[in-house]
Amino acid sequence: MGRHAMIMDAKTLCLGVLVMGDASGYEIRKMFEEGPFAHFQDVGYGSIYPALAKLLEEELVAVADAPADGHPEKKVYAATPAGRKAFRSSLSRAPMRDKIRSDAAFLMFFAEFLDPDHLRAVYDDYLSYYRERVQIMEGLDSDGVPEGRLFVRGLGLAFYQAVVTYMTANRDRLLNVQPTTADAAE
Amino acid sequence: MGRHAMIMDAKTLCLGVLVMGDASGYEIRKMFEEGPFAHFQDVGYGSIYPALAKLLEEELVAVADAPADGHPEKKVYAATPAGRKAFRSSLSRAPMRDKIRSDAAFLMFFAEFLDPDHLRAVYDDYLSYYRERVQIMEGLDSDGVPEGRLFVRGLGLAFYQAVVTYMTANRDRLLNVQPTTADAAE
DNA sequence: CGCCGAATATATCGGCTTGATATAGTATAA
DNA sequence: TTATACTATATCAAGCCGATATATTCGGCG
Repeated sequence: MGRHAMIMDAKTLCLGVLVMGDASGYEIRKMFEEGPFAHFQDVGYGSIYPALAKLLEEELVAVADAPADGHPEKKVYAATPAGRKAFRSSLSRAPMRDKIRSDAAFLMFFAEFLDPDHLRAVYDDYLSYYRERVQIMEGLDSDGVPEGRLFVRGLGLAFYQAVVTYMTANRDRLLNVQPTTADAAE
Repeated sequence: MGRHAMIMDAKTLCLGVLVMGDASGYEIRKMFEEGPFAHFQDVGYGSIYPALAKLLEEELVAVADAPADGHPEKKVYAATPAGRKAFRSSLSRAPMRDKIRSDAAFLMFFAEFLDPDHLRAVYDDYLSYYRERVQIMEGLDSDGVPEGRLFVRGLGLAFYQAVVTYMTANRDRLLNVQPTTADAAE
């Protein structure tokens, strides 16, 4: 069994999108910014364009210039049979552990060090962001969406809901902390 | 009010640890690997040692060689008053949005592309990892721990529990997907 | 009709992080 | 004694991230 972490690099993430359908670099970015991957992956243009160039070199994708309806010239990429095969084999390894980076949590960890107004502002912004996520996800349509994608979407929603529930229930616990009045040695 | 994302770089993360108490590079790493930050932040040696060197240069931290009980020579760092001030001002800005990177979710998203045995193995490993996290966190002692830290710990636990609950409830939904028998054009 | 801001679209770059690796002494236990 | 694990510092190539540059088109407003 394929032990040890598969590395989900930009190339693999782009291939994954292209296996589902042809797309341009810009459209790939949208998939990670607002699309189905937005909850658990991210790639920026700084990774996408070099990745597509490398994939092209290795003949795992092909390009076609699309003149089409207005807009600047658009390059539509498509996975080749070799690309699909490479993607499948990428998925056959064991995935890395999840990685969560929450600067807001780091900040709230040091609640006692913060100006109470700032803490409240951070808290309110954080909670309303997750509330919004929940609303958006609950409004999504499920018709014709494959089970794998629905499962992952549901997992994302469960996470967002858990954050909203916990944050709402424990608001006072956080916002009522007594700030340590500056540093003794200052 | 300090709009716009604070950048939680390695320097700030190290300073945060040192504000709570003196530590060596190795001990700082432990804080992010198994300690109180493990659920929502990560920094490796490759970031810590250069960060400490830069902080030393800027006189935000000070070093002292500790000979002590056996072991290789150990350098214990401490935050200076300027360092504490710099850390507080770092926290006064608005934090970046949370970033979640789940390669396992990406893999499960493509459930239909996977060998069912591999999918089950990934699922089982993923669930048991989170179950273990829950158990560890539920066993932690809360005596004398400041509210900010307890709040963040509880948030982490709520997240882990939500994952376990959802994964357990939706096991069949994921594992019963019909794999698309290879690619048509192969 | 002209103007502005938002969206579409590709691309690059410096700075930083990531994961792996090197080195080495000590403790533990088979 | 030998191997495994832990303590401890440090570096490096590869790759990623956020910001920025550039250019065209669409939609709305006065």
